[in-house]
Amino acid sequence: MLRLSKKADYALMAMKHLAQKSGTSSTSAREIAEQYDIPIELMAKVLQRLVRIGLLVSTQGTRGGYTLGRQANRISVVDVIEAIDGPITVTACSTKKIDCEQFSKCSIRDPLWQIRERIAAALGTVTIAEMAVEPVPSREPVSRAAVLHNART
Amino acid sequence: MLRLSKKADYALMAMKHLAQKSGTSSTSAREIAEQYDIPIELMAKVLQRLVRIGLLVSTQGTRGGYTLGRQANRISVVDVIEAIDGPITVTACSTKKIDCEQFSKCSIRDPLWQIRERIAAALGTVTIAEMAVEPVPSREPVSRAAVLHNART
DNA sequence: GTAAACTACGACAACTGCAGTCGGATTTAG
DNA sequence: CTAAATCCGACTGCAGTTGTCGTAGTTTAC
Repeated sequence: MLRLSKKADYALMAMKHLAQKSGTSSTSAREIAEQYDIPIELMAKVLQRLVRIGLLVSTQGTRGGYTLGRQANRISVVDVIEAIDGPITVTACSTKKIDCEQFSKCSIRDPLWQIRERIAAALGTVTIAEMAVEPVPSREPVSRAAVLHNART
Repeated sequence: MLRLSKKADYALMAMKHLAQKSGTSSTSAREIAEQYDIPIELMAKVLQRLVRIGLLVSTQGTRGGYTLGRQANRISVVDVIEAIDGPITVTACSTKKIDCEQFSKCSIRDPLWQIRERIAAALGTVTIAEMAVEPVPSREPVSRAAVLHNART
């Protein structure tokens, strides 16, 4: 396990997409959703949550859409994940130090808490900007990257 | 999210417990289960899986039970988690490099793969032995630790 | 040699949370 | 005013996890 939800996946895709389009006018939920085969209304819901947290800025109305709320290099992966899925918790009972009183016998809270910190730190050091950089096709032959190019101009 | 399953929790508790009791004769599933309020049969199932992987050794019969399969400092947290929940996968489609062909549009596989590696590395550096060390009450006042002491003699 | 205590295993029921859908309200450009 | 967007909450269906049960096999104690 240790898997993140699809919504979080979608959120990361959208953030990366918007990061690569920064500078352009805002992008609609529909446009992003269609490009990645995501149900439009689900994509919209995800984006709205990102707005509420402040990671995105929305403009309503006909030509509306979404834009990054701050610079891509100031948004970390953990920001996005926690915006969607809530704070990262390795165990069921951990958000607060005073978790399940019943499980005072738990005995592994402290070690797991440390682990949580390490994971959060790992996620915190990766920014959306880094994700948005096209991976220089150093190892892979160019073929795959070329196919994926969606330069629609 | 990014939460690990309860079975994995139980497994870690059991491993820690056994690590602290290493040297003693084997410990039964019932004994561990009762101490942590875990359903006995579920605990047994978890322990059996750990045996199959080789992290534990079992002895059958009346005075039977479980013992660590190797030294506690040679068992990492990631070993235990993967024994129970299978390989750590941050995304739904990631185990193989060739994941969902349909999602060739995914665009975040590579970044997430790197993140997965980091998480796995973080979990790999923590051993059961480290978890089993009683946390020296350096910061916390002794009170809490004292309460939790279950020296039943 | 029989009963008790334990591991071993698989199949099944119950529950929980996520994924996705629907309906409706609000805003804005043309 | 209409079309195209964002916004928001509530609802359903599905899937995976949790937990239970029954049964078989093994070792020890008496």
